[in-house]
Amino acid sequence: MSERDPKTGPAPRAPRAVDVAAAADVSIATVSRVFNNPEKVAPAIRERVLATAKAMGWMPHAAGSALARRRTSIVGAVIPTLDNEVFAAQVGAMQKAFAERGITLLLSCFNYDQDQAVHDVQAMLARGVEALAIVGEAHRPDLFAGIQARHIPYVVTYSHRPDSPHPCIGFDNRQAFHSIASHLLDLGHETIGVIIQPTAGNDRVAARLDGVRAALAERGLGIRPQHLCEGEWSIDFGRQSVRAMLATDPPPTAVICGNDYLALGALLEARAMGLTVPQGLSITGFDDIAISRQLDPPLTTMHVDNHEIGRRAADYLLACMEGSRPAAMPPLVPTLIRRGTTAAPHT
Amino acid sequence: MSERDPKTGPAPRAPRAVDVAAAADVSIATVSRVFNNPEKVAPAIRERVLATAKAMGWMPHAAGSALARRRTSIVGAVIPTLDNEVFAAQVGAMQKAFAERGITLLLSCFNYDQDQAVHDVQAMLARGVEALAIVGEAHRPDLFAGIQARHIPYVVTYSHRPDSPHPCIGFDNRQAFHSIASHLLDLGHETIGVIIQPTAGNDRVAARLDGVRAALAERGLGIRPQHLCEGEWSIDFGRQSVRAMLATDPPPTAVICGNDYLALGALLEARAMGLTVPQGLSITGFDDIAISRQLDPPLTTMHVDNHEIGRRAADYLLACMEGSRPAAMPPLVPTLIRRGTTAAPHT
DNA sequence: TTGTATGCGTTATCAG
DNA sequence: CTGATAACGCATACAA
Repeated sequence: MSERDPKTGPAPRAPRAVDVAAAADVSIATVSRVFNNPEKVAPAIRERVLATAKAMGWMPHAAGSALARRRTSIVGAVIPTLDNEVFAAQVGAMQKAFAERGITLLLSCFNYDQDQAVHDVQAMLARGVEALAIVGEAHRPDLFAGIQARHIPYVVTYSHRPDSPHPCIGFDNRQAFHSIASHLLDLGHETIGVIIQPTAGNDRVAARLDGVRAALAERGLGIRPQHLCEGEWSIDFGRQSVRAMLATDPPPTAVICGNDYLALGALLEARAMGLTVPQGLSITGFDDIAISRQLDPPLTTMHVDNHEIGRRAADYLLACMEGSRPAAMPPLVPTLIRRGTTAAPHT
Repeated sequence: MSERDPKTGPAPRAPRAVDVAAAADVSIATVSRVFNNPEKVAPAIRERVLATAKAMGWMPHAAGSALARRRTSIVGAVIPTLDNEVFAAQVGAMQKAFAERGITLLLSCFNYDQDQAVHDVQAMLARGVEALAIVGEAHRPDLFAGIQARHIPYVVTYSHRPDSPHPCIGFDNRQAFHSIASHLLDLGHETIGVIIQPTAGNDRVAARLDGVRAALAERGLGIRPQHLCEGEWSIDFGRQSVRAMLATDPPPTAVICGNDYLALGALLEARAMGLTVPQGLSITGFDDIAISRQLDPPLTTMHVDNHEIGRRAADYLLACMEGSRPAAMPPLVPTLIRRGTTAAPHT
């Protein structure tokens, strides 16, 4: 038989506006109006169209709609990875804020690879994104050039250098780590170690290290090379770094970590080595992830509201999309949470 | 002046294929071919078109392309939340797998709200997604009905009931928790508590609880009502639940937790109350998140490869999209990681 | 190998 | 308030 079984037959063409129009005995224009300018169509007809559309399972197809409307209602988010809860939270908040306004979020993870980031942005532009949120500003210049050429609003998140050429929403990483270092210096520490994520191609991390260096320099101090460990952000790297540092002479009396995972590793290893924290070693983190307050002792760290960053980024872009030219947003200010892992050095 | 400043003028219309065609002195069809069937156009012309396209910053616009091609190259992922690293990892892996084949991922978080999930899926269908990955199968029937009506391939993740009507990629939650409970029973525990996420509208969690009940029933045991705490998955809920349970008489000698966060809270609180783990109380988790192995003592839990789930889901959908009808995939099998928080009950 | 012409599904303009 | 019709940007069958 050349005829297909009507039950399992080929996917019947999806219904189109014409089909609904025919079934409801109106013109295609009216169908469109019912979904876009309901108030412009007589209530009786409106209900009829709505009913038949529902019965046929029809909704305006986004591709056709985008073409005619010349708006895609899509925005893109470009982040390093979802494996870091910091970025996951930001994306989650953005997705929510956008969804409430009927706009859809396209996601892309460039995995800390600058070429990948450029590629991702290109793909998003081809998709017709109306706005773009991008983590960090350490990207290839053609990435931003491509965006600007299209006159699309964008925002850089997690960076907030005072003199950045980009609209950005985040905090001043340098300032934040300057604060952390100052906290330790105020407690009397003079030999301070740093365990930090890779700085290459990561402006945020580079700024953090710079902030520490600046704070130390102000008091005539510096980071000894053997007290600076740079590597992947993982609990294990935190552990091995602290072990290496404590084997030096003199060992640091405090360790500043680039994030809470590293600090967690440092704390666990220090205790495993028989040190008491904070008496034997002070430790600081950054991000204030969920477990940090539950540790023993609870971790001194800085709290960042990642959902807030996502919300603000979304609001900023939404405003731009509606034509307004929102003023530069003030930086968020991470707050230092002094908990149990910092104290004056044991002398 | 009515003329605009050429520098800051209105966004110049984005270039279209016709513009490139004119500039390269070829037809619009050739431009299209250069990007879709490069081998069908003479090398010299191909290069010329490519060059002018690049110079003009032109790429085929996805909306027009989708309309003509009748393919959007978009798939959707519908998850409860990105705040759970389990789902974040899954999405990250999916996004990567899809991006490698040039298809774009649309993300939506329904936040454990069934109505929201239905709404999200509708929106994705309107966007013309060619496939859909959905976490869990405890959804309103019209959610699946809507998908099936469009003959779109889909897959349910994190569930794997043997008799599910849906294609699914995940593990058997019931079986997994049956294993955990059996592990404790084998150690000699008879009074076992359970701290678990809300079961309402969450088939995966309900299956977990069911698995525990079944294992206990096989040995003529049951869960005492006062030893069952159901609530949000958080470290704090784990803490307060364990505290409440240990105040009962007789107290449980072991606690099964619905995930590692709950177990982490249970462990911290038990120790804070002066109990030694596992001698005074055995504790199990689920997921094997990063910190679990670092705890003191390290947590006995079950390991699930969330990236693998994402990859498999993507591969399955990709295969469907290419027309093949892949065989049902075997369930993943979470492995029990026996670490330091389980032992025979102290008698 | 290249060009012409048509269709994809919707919205918006403009008459009626 | 409603209907006819021209975009919208691209891909492809078909003709050259």
